[in-house]
Amino acid sequence: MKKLQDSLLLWYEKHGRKDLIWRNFKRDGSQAYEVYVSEIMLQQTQVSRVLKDFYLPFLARFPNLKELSIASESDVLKQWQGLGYYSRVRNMQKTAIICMQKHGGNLPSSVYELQQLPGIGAYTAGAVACFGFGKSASFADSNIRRVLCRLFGLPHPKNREIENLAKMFLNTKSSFDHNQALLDLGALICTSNPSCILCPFFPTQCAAIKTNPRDFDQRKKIIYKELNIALCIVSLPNGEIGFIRESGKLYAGLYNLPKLDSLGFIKAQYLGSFKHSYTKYKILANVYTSKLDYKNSQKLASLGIVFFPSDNLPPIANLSKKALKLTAL
DNA sequence: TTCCCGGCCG
DNA sequence: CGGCCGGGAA
Repeated sequence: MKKLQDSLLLWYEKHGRKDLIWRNFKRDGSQAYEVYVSEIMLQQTQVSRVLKDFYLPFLARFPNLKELSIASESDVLKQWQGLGYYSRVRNMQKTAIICMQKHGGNLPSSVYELQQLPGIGAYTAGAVACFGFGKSASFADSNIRRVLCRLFGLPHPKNREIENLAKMFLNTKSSFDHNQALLDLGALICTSNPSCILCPFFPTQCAAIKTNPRDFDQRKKIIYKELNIALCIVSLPNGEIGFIRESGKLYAGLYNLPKLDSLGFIKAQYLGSFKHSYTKYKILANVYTSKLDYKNSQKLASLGIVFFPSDNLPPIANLSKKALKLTAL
């Protein structure tokens, strides 16, 4: 076990992504918020994308829990616009409010208390405790899970088994580097199509290499469904554009262009089409435009359409952003 | 162009 | 266990 841990740390020392911003904060809890923000963003999003447009701008606008807790929902969603899974940031604001009320304006440091907060599950609670507070916690996201499955030779483990494995394998003397190393190994080398030659456990220490690493911890296959939709860009004489606020779970709180068939029989002109996708849906979106007079706009307002000037738009889902881009071409 | 990737919640 | 998002790799 000790030998495996040492191999891992040695590899991380040479090849780990040690320059990532959130790996170089203080580990005494004083920058736990910055770590927390990174972990939430990284939950379903690639490192490169988080870094490119979102992480630092979000911290600049909401530098601490207090600022996040008092912001308007619209400001919060705008800062997250385009990143997807918008309930993540709505939960972050709920968490910020709870922390202001119950934890003296700070994130709690224990895994248990962290996990009570909205949007924080087993993985994120462990990661924030370890990476933000320097605690010796073990946890597993799907990268770590894949690494452990292969290393210890468990083809189809239950969550409980993986958690026990992570705990047993944890290097309590270097938990920060140990966990970051596992994350990097899973993201860079031990991928679904692994580069075993480059792995610190190759060729003798990894159980899976004796058979076939691809047989371990296979993802469930997603059945995609195709969906055709028709969006309509309705504009007023003054140039304002009509949107509808989403109230369901999909795009909750964001605005989208209205669907053409929700507008009744209005005159609309075909503009173009594009492809988009979310969850299991592959969407072909046809886009129409319609210029309204003020009388017609009253009717649309009664259907829940809200008009915004193009220089002061609400938070808009990428689906509708793509449609609006067609007008610029 | 198609396929793949991911943590939390109800 | 199915729903949630979008980009980028293949």
